[in-house]
Amino acid sequence: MDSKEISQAVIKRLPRYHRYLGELIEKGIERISSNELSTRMRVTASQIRQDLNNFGGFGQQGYGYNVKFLYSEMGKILGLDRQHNMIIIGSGNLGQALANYVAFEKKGFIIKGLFDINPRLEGLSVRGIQIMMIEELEDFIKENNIEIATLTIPKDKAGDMADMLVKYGIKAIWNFAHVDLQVPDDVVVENVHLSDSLMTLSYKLSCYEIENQKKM
Amino acid sequence: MDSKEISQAVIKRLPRYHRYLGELIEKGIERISSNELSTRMRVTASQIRQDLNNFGGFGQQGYGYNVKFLYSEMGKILGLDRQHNMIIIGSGNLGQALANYVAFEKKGFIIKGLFDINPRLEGLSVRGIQIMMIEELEDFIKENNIEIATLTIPKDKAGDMADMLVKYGIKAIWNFAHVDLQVPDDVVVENVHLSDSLMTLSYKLSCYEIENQKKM
DNA sequence: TAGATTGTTAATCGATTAACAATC
DNA sequence: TAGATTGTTAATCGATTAACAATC
Repeated sequence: MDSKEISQAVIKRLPRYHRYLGELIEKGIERISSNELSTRMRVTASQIRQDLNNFGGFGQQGYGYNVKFLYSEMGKILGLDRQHNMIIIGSGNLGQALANYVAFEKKGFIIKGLFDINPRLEGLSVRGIQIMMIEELEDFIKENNIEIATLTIPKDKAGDMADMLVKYGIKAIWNFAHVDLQVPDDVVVENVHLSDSLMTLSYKLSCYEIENQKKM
Repeated sequence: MDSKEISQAVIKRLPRYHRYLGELIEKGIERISSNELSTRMRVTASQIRQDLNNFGGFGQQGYGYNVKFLYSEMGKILGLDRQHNMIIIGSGNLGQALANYVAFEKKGFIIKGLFDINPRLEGLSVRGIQIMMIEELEDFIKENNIEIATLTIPKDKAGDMADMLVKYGIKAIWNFAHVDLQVPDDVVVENVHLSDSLMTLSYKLSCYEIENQKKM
């Protein structure tokens, strides 16, 4: 479990397993084989078994996997068995939209505060979460045991803000700004580059249009 | 260019190339070698050359790549050389946040309309874009030549909505709902699963914490 | 026990990196 | 021309799939 490095490809698949297992629980399904799950998820059974066995043997020969148990184990692997305190830097439309999204809270990601540089937003609150000024950031992080900072600010300010957050002890940055952040090795970054995603969609769309032109 | 399939891994890297090239233009840099670009982007020069050569020979031996030319070619590949008409289904916080985001417009993605089922939103508008009811959807798609539909609705409604959109002729779905959509082969889907992204971050964070515990 | 299905090793496939001839 | 750097082939590396012995 600790000797071999888990590949990025596997890591990216973990939340999807967790989601499907959650849906199985909702449907009242108690056990599942890798084969049955592979049909539902449209991946190979082999891949499922390989992926899971990176973390341990959760199944039982001749039986399959106990859905609730596997769900809970996957949750532990993903760190959902404990609370993560978050802040959102940038209280514009996107920042407020994320603050309003209660599904994160259910998974243990608690949004403790919103921050902005715009003084007109000071004192306002979103779903009971106060918008504060950047000056209060350092104290707030330390006093509230904040682990994760969400960056929903313009790209030209994201680099400096990331440096500041690292200095204040933040260990994880969920980055919505359209730049690649440079942070020390012990700080993790997960990017959500919406423009990139939209361009990828556009690329795929263009491919199909070219194909269709050929057929005509 | 049309015989070999482009791998998913390459496709996902294209927007990043485009972004870096745009930044080079802003900095006034006119030519760049794969080697210099590889240093900036922290990937291998070999990968850059391989990736680009999937689409054609954009460089020149002994010279490198002309930044403006390559940027423009990458834009064409990504379909940014023409306008894409979009709608947003689900005018809650996230839908409105996306509607307010002007960077998409600059890349040719024009948000033509917002939709919702909540009658209290009817007639409201975001950045001059009207919120309409689902009943108007079919006509609107056809009359406004809509290609892309953005789904920012709850997951339990996303499947049915995707079916409806396909029926109305939508060819691309940008899916923010936390489900995997089943669509015909000629419809492309790009998922933005925010919860998955956050869980991935949480996983990476947990890994580091376990490492640090070991050192103590 | 017999049947089912895992965990795991081996084989295959694909993606990345290295090397170098082509060429500007 | 000499130097630089691409485009492209070959080598390596890693990820996925297949196969099957272990075992419930």
